[in-house]
Amino acid sequence: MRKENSTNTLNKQHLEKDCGMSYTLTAIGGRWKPAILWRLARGKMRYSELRDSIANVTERMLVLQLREMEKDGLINRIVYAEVPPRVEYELSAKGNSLKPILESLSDWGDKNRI
Amino acid sequence: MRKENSTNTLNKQHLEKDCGMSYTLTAIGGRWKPAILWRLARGKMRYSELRDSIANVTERMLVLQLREMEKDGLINRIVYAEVPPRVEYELSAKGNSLKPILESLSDWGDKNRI
DNA sequence: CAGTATCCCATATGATACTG
DNA sequence: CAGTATCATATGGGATACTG
Repeated sequence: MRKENSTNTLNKQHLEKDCGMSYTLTAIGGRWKPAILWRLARGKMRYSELRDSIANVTERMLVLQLREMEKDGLINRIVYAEVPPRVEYELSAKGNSLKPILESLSDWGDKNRI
Repeated sequence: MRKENSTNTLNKQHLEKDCGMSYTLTAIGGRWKPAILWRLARGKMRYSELRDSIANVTERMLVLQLREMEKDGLINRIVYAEVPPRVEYELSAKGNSLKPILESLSDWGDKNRI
């Protein structure tokens, strides 16, 4: 099934009609999204803090995944008009509503990985 | 970050050490795994029933995703020694323990998709 | 500091045909 | 019926260099 537009951002056309599971998994399931969400669930962070705390992530991928989650409304990007520039990321209200799910995903993983 | 082996089956090396979230998401996050899990959560199904109920899936992808979930211990594959052949798939105990999570993923998706 | 821009490759997925 | 095999393509992701 081909995607109808060029981005990975979510819209109705991407979804199987039978359930919202795929929607949620696409929203949080990118290569670096769990690492990002896990950190932001603990509080607001600067771009450089995210980059430095996530091992092996490239700036390219970090920005791509942040932009997708911003478009999907999971996180807020806050730009301060300062020199040098400062950008902070935080969970939005929508993102915050995911926290119990992130917890249960983490718990299940911790219990069931070999 | 390159994978150390050729399959997508889970092992310790695939995991970020900071959380089990990635483990769970890899286990259930394949292209067709949500559709499969959603159906098996409602009960045992034959291969052909899965194939016919999941729109647009190819046999190749269906089998690949089933095999991965079988390797990861989420589902059982039951082969009956009959002619014509009959194969049924069902959630394992481990797979069943995911059901509350699948539910919450689905609920969140239904509420938050546009 | 917080990003972009290119280039490149591995992997995931798809199309189609065939089979025990 | 329940798959395999083969080939082709799309996409995700990495390396590296550059910039407002």
